[in-house]
Amino acid sequence: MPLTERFTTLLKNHGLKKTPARLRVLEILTKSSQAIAYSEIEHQMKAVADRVTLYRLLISFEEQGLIHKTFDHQGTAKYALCQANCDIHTHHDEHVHFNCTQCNGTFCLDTVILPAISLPKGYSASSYQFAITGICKNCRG
Amino acid sequence: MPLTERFTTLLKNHGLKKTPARLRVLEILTKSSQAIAYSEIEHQMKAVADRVTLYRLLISFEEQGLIHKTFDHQGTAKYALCQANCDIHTHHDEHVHFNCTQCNGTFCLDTVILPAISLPKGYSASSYQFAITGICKNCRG
DNA sequence: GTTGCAAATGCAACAATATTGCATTTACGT
DNA sequence: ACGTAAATGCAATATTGTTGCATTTGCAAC
Ligand SMILES: [Mn+2]
Ligand SMILES: [Mn+2]
Ligand SMILES: [Zn+2]
Ligand SMILES: [Zn+2]
Repeated sequence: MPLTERFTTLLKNHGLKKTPARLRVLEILTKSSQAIAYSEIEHQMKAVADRVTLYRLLISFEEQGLIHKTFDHQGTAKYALCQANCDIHTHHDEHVHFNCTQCNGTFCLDTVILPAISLPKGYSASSYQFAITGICKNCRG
Repeated sequence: MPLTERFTTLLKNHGLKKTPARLRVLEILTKSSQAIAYSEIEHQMKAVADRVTLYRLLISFEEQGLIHKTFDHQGTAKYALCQANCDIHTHHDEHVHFNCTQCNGTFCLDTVILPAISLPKGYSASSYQFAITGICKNCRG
């Protein structure tokens, strides 16, 4: 299935209107092998949309389960497409994120298995975020 | 040992000069049961120091291993005293952080045991950040 | 206790990130 | 083709964090 067609159904399935800005963001995120920062997305947008539109679009995408957001070791927000079938109610893509201190890249590690954690009494968990900081495979000599 | 005296040795041991702003920050962090945000520290400082001084002071403290920094579920930086004997070279206090979605509190959970994680080939880890999001013990009905 | 100097601070300016209100435009079901 | 809710653009504002530089201060050596 061609990309544009996939994006069209994706947007429709999540109750979002098809607009040039949204298609462009989906394209950018699809072609990226990493989670990417707002500034990088804006850069690649090449003025397809206003900054505010981009922010609001990312919020919608996250709310509707098209993308997820993670903060890297420096606190920078990074966005990536959801792999699983996430929707407005639940994100199903809890996975490890790897942050490289050399290239500042953020990778979604879907293959790593998250071990169970037992919390102290009184706390109730709704989601987990596991991040690992180090050197990524691209940056190794 | 009285607080001020403890702070004095703490600063000296880490090669930092004793100043009113630094003593105040140590006091604020000592008295807090949670990791707290820059804005909260600034608020409690009551104009003991300039904003820039506070930022620079926090950077020094972190570099020298007096405090550690974590990002909550909203990406807000939160600071807390190091429990272990951390220094300029290594932080020894890798523990789970709990972020409450109701009060926005961030708790250092020193008792929770971090399970081992095996990474895919090519990645090498230097540190881990495990955060749990949910409802804290104070916010439960 | 005086001195010297690196460290720490204050102030101004700047940069990045993010949000809000409101008028205008657009997508899309009918 | 039309009507309307959703999406966008623009201006203004807020928060967070950084940088350069002049001044002050802590503290070790004398
Ligand atoms: Mn991810
Ligand atoms: Mn902590
Ligand atoms: Zn890398
Ligand atoms: Zn709470």
